[in-house]
Amino acid sequence: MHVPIKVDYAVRALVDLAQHVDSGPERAAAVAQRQGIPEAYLERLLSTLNKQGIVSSQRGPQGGHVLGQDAADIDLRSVMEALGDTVSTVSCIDDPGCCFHSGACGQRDIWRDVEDAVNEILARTSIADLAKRTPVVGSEPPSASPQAAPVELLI
Amino acid sequence: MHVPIKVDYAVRALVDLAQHVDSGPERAAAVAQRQGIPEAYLERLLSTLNKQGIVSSQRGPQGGHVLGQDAADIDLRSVMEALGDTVSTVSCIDDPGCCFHSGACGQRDIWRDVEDAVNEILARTSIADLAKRTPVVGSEPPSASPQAAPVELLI
DNA sequence: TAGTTCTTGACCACTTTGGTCAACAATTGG
DNA sequence: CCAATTGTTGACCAAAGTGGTCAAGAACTA
Repeated sequence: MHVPIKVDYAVRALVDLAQHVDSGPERAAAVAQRQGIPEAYLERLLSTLNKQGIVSSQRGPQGGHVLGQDAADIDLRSVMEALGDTVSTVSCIDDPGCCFHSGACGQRDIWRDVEDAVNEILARTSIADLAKRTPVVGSEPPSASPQAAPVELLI
Repeated sequence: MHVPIKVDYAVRALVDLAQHVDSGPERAAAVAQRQGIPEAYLERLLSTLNKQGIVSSQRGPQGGHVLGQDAADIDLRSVMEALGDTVSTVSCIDDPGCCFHSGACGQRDIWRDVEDAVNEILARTSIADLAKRTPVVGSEPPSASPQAAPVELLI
C-alpha cells in the first residue's frame, strides 16, 4: 500500500508553481530541475493536470505552466484523482456484488474506513498549505548541497 | 493506492480459522473453497503467516492450520506486515535523506499523517472483531447462492 | 509403508509504473 | 513568413509487482 511516486512528483510540481506564482508561467524544464523530477516525465504529468484544469499551460516562448486554480483550492485528493489514482483500497467497496461474499462481508467496513480516513486527510490539505511550509528551493543542482550532512540520493 | 487482494485473502482466511477454532485444524483446501480463494495461492499465504506466528500449521493427516494467537490479539496491521505489505506511502517517510529535499520537505508530514491514520485503523481492528460480525460461510460452492439477488462474480 | 497435508522453489502471464524519444502543434519575436 | 521555443502526444521500453500454477519434497499419522 503505497502512494505512487507520480503523485509525489505532481504535488511537488504544484507546490513549486504555487511558490513561483508571481513570476509568470514556469517552464516544465525549470520545475523539473528545481524539484529533481525527470523532465520528460514531468511534462507528461503537467499535461495531464492541464487537461484536468489543475494547471493551465501555454506553448511557445514565454509559455509554461501556471496553477489553474487558487493554490488554496487545490487539495491533494483532487490531485490524485486527476492523475487517475483513486484512493480505492479493495475493489469490493464501491462495487457491491463484486465478490460472492456480497452483502455479508465483514471486511468492507474496515477498508471503507481506511479509504475515508485517507480521503479526509488528503481533502483537507491544499497546495497552499504545503507551499506555505515548504522552503523555496533554488535552481542549483542537488549535487552542491549547502547542508553539512552527506545526502544520499535516491537510486 | 490500493490494498492488494493478497491481504484480503489472508484476512478472510484468518476470519475463517477464527470461526472454526473449535473444530481442530482446518485444511487449506477447505478454507480456500469456503472463501473462494485459489487453493495453491492460499497455501502459500498460510505458509507465510505460519512463519510469522500468526497461524500454526501442521502437516500430515488431521493436519491443517490453526490461529497461532488469540483472534483478539491478531490485528490487521500485523497481518499486513506479516505479508510483507507495509503501509508505507512514500519512501521518504522512514528514510530521511532518501531524496535531496531531505529535511526540508513539506510533504513528508502529510504522507506520514496518512500512514498513521491507516495504521491506527488497522491496528485497532482484530480478527476477532471481524469474525464476530462476519456470518459463517458454509462449504457449498458460491454458484448455488441461497440469496435472491443474482450475484455477479469477479471476472 | 501409504496416504495426507503443508512447504518451497521454479515458473508464468499480465499489469502497472516510471521513464524516454521523436514527431508535432502552437505561439512569439524578429 | 521564419525560426526558435515550449507544450502535447503517441509509441515504446525496462523493470517490478501481482496473482497464480505446478511439481517435488518434507513431515506426520495410521
